[in-house]
Amino acid sequence: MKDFFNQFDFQSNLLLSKLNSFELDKVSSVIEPLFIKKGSLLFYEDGVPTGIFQIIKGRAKKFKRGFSGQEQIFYIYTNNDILGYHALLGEEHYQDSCEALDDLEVNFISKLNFLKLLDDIPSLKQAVIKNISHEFGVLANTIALLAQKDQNARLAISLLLLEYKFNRDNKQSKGIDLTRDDLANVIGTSRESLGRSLKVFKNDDLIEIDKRTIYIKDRKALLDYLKLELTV
Amino acid sequence: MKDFFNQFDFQSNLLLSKLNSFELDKVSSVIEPLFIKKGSLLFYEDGVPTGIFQIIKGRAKKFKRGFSGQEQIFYIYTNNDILGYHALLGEEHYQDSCEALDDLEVNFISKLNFLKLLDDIPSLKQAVIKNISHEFGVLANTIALLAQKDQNARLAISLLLLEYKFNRDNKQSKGIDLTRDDLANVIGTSRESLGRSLKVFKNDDLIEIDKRTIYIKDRKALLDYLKLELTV
DNA sequence: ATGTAAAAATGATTTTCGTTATATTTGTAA
DNA sequence: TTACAAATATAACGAAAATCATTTTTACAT
Repeated sequence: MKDFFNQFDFQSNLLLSKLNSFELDKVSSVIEPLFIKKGSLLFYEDGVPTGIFQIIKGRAKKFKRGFSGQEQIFYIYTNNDILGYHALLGEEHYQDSCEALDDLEVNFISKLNFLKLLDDIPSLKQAVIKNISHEFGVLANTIALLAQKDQNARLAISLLLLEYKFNRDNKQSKGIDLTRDDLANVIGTSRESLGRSLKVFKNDDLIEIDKRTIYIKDRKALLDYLKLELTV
Repeated sequence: MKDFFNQFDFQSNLLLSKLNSFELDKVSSVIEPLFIKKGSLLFYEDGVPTGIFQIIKGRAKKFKRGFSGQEQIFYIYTNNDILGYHALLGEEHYQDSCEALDDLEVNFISKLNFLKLLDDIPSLKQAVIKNISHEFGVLANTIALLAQKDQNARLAISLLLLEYKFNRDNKQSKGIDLTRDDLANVIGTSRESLGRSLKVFKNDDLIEIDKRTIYIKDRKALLDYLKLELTV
């Protein structure tokens, strides 16, 4: 099950986990704590990279504007995730935008400091490159999910995945609290159609909805939503 | 227009283009020419990386097996494209599979030799990392395309894109020659539905089909298929 | 050239999904 | 608390796409 989740998880929260205490000190010394208001952008498409972020508390959505200007969310970052290193390593402009879904508490490391860290700590540089490679696979899996599965299956997986990510630190799940627009843009459907799928899940007693927060009641059944289409 | 294509093009054919002749000699010295039969795999998911390939002649599809085991093609490589470096840099197993669509003529560089090249030619290493970052953006665009556009629009873009890639070297287009299965797996639909969309395009005189090869007759109209949905 | 298997095209039917319209609930400020 | 705007839910309809069944075309070996 965890393996399954990892296919859709950037796992950038683990990037620093293999550093020794000496190396961690080096990292700590260049960290600038920052607060970012809900709704504001950490970075935006075509912008010039400024540095990287580690989210201490809160969530952020990564998205690209598609053809009709509609936003396509292709990842949601949560506590401890690190982001923004692609553009730095690639010496490119940002390929996508990132917006705070909550008031964020982040650790920022400026471009200059981060590039120095990479030079000073080869194992970190290697870990970052390795992670980009892993993230590439995650996007490929996402493409397969969107291209091959119907709306209900996409929603089922996404709910499982989001709950997993949103509640890593918590003993007990606090549910999935996203606007319907955001959730629709994750699974690639319209707000109204999303509503219909949610209703089906609710009637089948797979989920429970309080205000807009979604609580999963039957993990197994949601997973079956996926497998049903395997066997039939 | 070219800018538009580049959003969906890995551009790995340009990786060596900025090297000087001295550096190119270094690369040439470790190249092993290879022939790969149509239908056989250059590499496969979870396999151990052996080296990188530059396609001299022919095409290859990169895909992942989705949930029902169905293959999802997320890229098609053509002449001059370089592939296989993600897994080497990341020191990971392959994230995806790659299969020859034609009898291939390739230049192979073994893992060891390639890693040495990267050490010897820092600008090459930088170019490769930069390209991976670019490819990341291409996949994000692909996700937006699949999630937001209907079948006809996806087919229209894909046809334009494939023709562009398949005929880079040719003065005159030789059309798009793919099995219907492969084409359906590119745009994320069923063989039958793909057939129906092709028929619509044919009736509207946007394309011409001879045997299974598709020739584009009206580029502008295909592109409009995309824009129509922008303005309406 | 001929037979055969694979690939492609076509048609009919059902399911899924987008769209439009309207009602209800929720959050927030007065 | 009330009033209002924003977000969400619901229903009904039509369009798009999946699936199943069948025919036609193409590729290939003999």
